[in-house]
Amino acid sequence: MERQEPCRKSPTERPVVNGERRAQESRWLGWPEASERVPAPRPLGTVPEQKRPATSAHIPVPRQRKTSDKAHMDEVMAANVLTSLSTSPLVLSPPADITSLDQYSKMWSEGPAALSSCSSSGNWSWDAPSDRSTPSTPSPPLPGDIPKTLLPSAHSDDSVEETETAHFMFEDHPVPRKRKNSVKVMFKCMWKNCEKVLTTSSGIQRHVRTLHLGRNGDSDHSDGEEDFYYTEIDVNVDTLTDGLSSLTPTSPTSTVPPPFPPAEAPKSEQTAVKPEAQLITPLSQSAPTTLCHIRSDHAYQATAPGSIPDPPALHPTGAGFSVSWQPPPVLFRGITLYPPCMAQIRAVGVMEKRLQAQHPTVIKTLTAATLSPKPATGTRKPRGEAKKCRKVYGMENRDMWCTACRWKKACQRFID
DNA sequence: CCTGCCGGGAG
DNA sequence: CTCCCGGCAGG
Ligand SMILES: [Zn+2]
Repeated sequence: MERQEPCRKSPTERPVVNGERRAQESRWLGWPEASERVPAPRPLGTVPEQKRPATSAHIPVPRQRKTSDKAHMDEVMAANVLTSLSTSPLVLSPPADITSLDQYSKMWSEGPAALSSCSSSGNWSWDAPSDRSTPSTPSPPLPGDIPKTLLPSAHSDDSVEETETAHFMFEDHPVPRKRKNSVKVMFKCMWKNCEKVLTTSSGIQRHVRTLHLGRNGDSDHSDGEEDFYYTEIDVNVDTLTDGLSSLTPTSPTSTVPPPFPPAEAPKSEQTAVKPEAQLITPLSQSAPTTLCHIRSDHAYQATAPGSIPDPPALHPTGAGFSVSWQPPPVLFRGITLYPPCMAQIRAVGVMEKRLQAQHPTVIKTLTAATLSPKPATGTRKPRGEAKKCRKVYGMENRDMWCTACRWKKACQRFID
């Protein structure tokens, strides 16, 4: 936990930097040109475990354990994966292709955050201090069978059934399957305003495929994308009450997976994330969404926002999944936020600035009312309030600071 | 202690 | 220019 060490003494020498690791990062921040940064291999006396992510090399692609026997299978799967990825506008772990959000390169680590922020599937439950062992993982959901690879124990083989195994990933879906004699498994379409409920997965798949995805019906070939638009529900034969309950696993907010235009517009992924029927809070909703398109801070900063924390790389101890990182909460505008919310923080910051540019008064008042009731306190240097990048992101995320902050100049992101 | 950042300096 | 840091003022 201690990275601050007084082991820097030679200005001309290789700046050992106060133990702050900082090294190869910056790349993931999507720096346009400054690609030659990446100082030499710093001695680095302290590498507090979870420091830098190993960066780069991490592809946002399903980590397939490769324990399978048939290499061929893998190929097929891979192909399948790629296909569905490129086809599907799902923001879930986009194939490192984004333009302005290059920082997505590190998706794997910020996966959950990214998911909750940019994809409108709002699974904000992640921010909650709650510690439920969420399956959250940037790994892109895949058509039917893939899950087998991802599933913890993976039932050796259930290919006998239809592909509805797909729901693996969603919170708690043990895939009941008529165990209770009074419960019947149904499949409900989750498309925006569609409430279709069918009894078979194939049925619902066809429904989704034809009515929502605009694909040609007949071909029983499902590319798996449908799986994201329907869910299983246990219909209690006696009371037939729930349905909804099973749709809203954890958060009372959003339920719909990924809303977006049908088959069309394959490219403008998050560029087209329309607010639509999201029930998320104004902040969480607007922030990340906007964040996705907003460009740069300004002045010093030339980097595009859109990335989030990036806590520590793979925890040395943790398994392969990035579920655990529980960085220290940050204080923003007097509110305690938990890491995944950094997107919000940043977004808010950016937005504030934009606002300030257009409606100085508005934000002025807003800010004033919120945190700085009195601008002048008698002394010369008002000592700007409002936490700056350093405080907000913390030393370990120094690369997320605005450039000014990194240079120990007046922060350009969180102005007072 | 810690934070924000001015002023100065290196490449 | 870009990038960094000493060091100081204000908490
Ligand atoms: Zn800043």
